[in-house]
Amino acid sequence: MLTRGKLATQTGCNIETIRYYETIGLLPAPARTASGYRDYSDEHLRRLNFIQRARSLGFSSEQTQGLLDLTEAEGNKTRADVKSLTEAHIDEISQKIKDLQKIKKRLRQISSFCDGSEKSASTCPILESLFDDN
Amino acid sequence: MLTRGKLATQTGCNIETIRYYETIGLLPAPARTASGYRDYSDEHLRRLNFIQRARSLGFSSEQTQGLLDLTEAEGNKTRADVKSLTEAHIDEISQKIKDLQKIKKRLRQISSFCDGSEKSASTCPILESLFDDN
DNA sequence: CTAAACCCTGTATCTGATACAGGGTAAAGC
DNA sequence: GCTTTACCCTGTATCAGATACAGGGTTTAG
Repeated sequence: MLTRGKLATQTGCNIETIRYYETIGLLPAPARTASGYRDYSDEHLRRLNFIQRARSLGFSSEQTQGLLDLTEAEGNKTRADVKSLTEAHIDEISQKIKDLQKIKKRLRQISSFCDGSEKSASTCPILESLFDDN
Repeated sequence: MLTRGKLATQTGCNIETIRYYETIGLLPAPARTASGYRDYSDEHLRRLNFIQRARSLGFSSEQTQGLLDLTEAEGNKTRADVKSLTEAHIDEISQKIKDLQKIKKRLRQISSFCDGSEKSASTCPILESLFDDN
């Protein structure tokens, strides 16, 4: 019996957010016990984990739904449709990875510059470069 | 003269959002013309670009502010402080990159499976794996 | 010198997410 | 069994982040 509370604990998701995802259709409505308690399946657990990851990576609910829809591809979509949709997502994700790597690179520079010294950080000249485009 | 509208156009940011970022302190208040128009600097432009990138990568306003603060390190922070803060951010970013790469890998599998065929996508068995953890 | 295009402020609205209130259910401790 | 505590239910309020709109001034193109 996987109740809403247990699902929340296992995924780290806020318990109210689970209900919210159900109302907006992101997480399918689970089975109910005789007394009306929600009873989730392992499928729900996996799906919610994915949703949380996607949201934390900056995908909107709608985009997340789009990614999930790839797994459910209704009969009216051809493989070619799914393929082009998928590749659009791949491009988007590649861009996110690039951006994150840029930021990471800058932060690494900051970190190594600040090595050891106890002097004020305000004298660190590399910090300014965080804004740059490459 | 870099007005709010021009800044919006150049960054792709919604014009109202710019004002919002000013009210929450994420984007510093710019200079004003005699008639009260905002006049932004290149610094604002760079900063807003960074903010947008950070937000699209799933960092909250607060986290984004934290990243920006690294560039402004007030005198009361030692280099050691900045260093540890920076490394925490690096870890977080590394995790985001890993997650994105997982999703990308799955999508690549989907894409290559769906190659060419005009059959219904619903028969694609790989899609299911999108939820898995590795 | 007028009209369109743009800026200002304040406030309302929307989405995504959480919190809370009022009431029923389950289960641990007597 | 019975009570107490922890949990679930629904509906609604709140909050953050962002966006839209209304009413009015400014700039600029014709």
